[in-house]
Amino acid sequence: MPVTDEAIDKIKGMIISGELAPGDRLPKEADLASRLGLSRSSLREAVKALCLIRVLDVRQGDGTYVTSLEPKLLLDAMTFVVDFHRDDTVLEFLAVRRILEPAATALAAQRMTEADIAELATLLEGLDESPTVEALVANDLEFHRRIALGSGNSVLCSLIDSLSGPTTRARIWRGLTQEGAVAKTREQHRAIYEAIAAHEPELARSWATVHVAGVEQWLRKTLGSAS
Amino acid sequence: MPVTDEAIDKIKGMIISGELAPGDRLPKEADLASRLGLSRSSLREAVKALCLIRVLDVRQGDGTYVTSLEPKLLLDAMTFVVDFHRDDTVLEFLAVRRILEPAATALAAQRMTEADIAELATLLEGLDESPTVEALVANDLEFHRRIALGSGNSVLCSLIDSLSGPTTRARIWRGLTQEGAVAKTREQHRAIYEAIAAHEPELARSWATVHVAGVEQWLRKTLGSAS
DNA sequence: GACGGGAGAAACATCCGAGGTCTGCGTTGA
DNA sequence: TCAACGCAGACCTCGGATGTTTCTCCCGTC
Repeated sequence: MPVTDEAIDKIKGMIISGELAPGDRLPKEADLASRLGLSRSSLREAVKALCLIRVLDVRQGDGTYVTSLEPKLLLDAMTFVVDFHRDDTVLEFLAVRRILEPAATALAAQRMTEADIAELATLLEGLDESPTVEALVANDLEFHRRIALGSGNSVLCSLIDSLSGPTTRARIWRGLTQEGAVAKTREQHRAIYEAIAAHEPELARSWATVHVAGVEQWLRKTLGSAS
Repeated sequence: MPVTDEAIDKIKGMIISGELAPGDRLPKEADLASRLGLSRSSLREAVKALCLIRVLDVRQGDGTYVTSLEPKLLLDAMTFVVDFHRDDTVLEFLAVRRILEPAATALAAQRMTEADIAELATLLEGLDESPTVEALVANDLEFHRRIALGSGNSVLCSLIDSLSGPTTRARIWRGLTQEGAVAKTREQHRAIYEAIAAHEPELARSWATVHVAGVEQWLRKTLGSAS
């Protein structure tokens, strides 16, 4: 095994064992390198890799720190991974989202506070008459993120967030805009909101299922005709 | 932005744009470095990071290649991420698994072939009278993996597989400390199997829910009394 | 005494070049 | 025909030199 991979494992071990806690600063490059028995160059490769998955955070001129290691942070790195998938696997991701999102929405209908729900309403009404595609995407992302947050499970929230990469979502909205399906989608958002506001988990779950299934169906059709 | 991060983005872009397809070989380090306008050292850091998340695969003495980019491969990297989570977030992961696993089991009941089901039966009967804890855990993992595979969705399968990471330890504890839990778990496995064999999605879903919920409940109690 | 600027130290960022090791493949000899 | 040899190509590892950023402490001014 290359020394760099060994270093990755050792640093991982130091964190898992508790020797390095979230927020702690690592020894400086030179010291850690000699301690792990490799050169600074090789150590830097290990550190860089752990940075990409948000386990470490290097600040030039300061030092290298262990991140908070919160699920949100680590799962965010998954967005990077999802970006690599092409259209043929997007449907599989969407199918998973179709499982998770209704469950999260039902939980949100049980757990969201009145304040949360009010914010959700503000969000829904925060779009102009004829919004740009960018605004639609941003609003859509935020709407679903708030609901996922409302489930009270940060792992679930991050997962849902990552599963539909921003790129995919943008493409979908562009397509919906062209077909004039924007109004229908916004109606579904409103229906989901109202079910949550009424604290009706099963209704909320159903609307969420309908919503995601609609997107899935549309995407399947589009991909089918394209190929 | 550091040049290394730029390099990561550029390589990612080359892959997403299709300039580099799965299985393709990258230009050699020196060439790629000069093309991206940085030193070999910095480029190596970028490559190492992309290796960790299984996007690139370097073979010493040969070259650097783009992996197959299959969902399974990329999501496997998530296991690495999940390893960093402590017990306090295990319950959140388990809650997500409680959403995914029943859905996967229901799908499996619809889609698994007779051959798949026969293999599942073999697996169930493949344990001795008094198996070791290691054998139990391995058998359990494989049982659930087969079912997840049977859902026909590789993303779903990999996700469930990764989520089991942090709960693995919990399973071991359970087997060690609760003698009666072994028989109960095996009964539930058999019930899940029979529902799948009978192609009854809803029954399979319910048994899977019961199964995961049981683990969740037990873990919640244990963590509660430990703290 | 409080505030602000500047010097210096600490730490990471980047680059370079040299030597080592492994793999694939063509060559050679039996 | 086939197996062993050897070479070239590509990655692995190292150590040092130099640039950049950040933080801290000291000092002069108000």
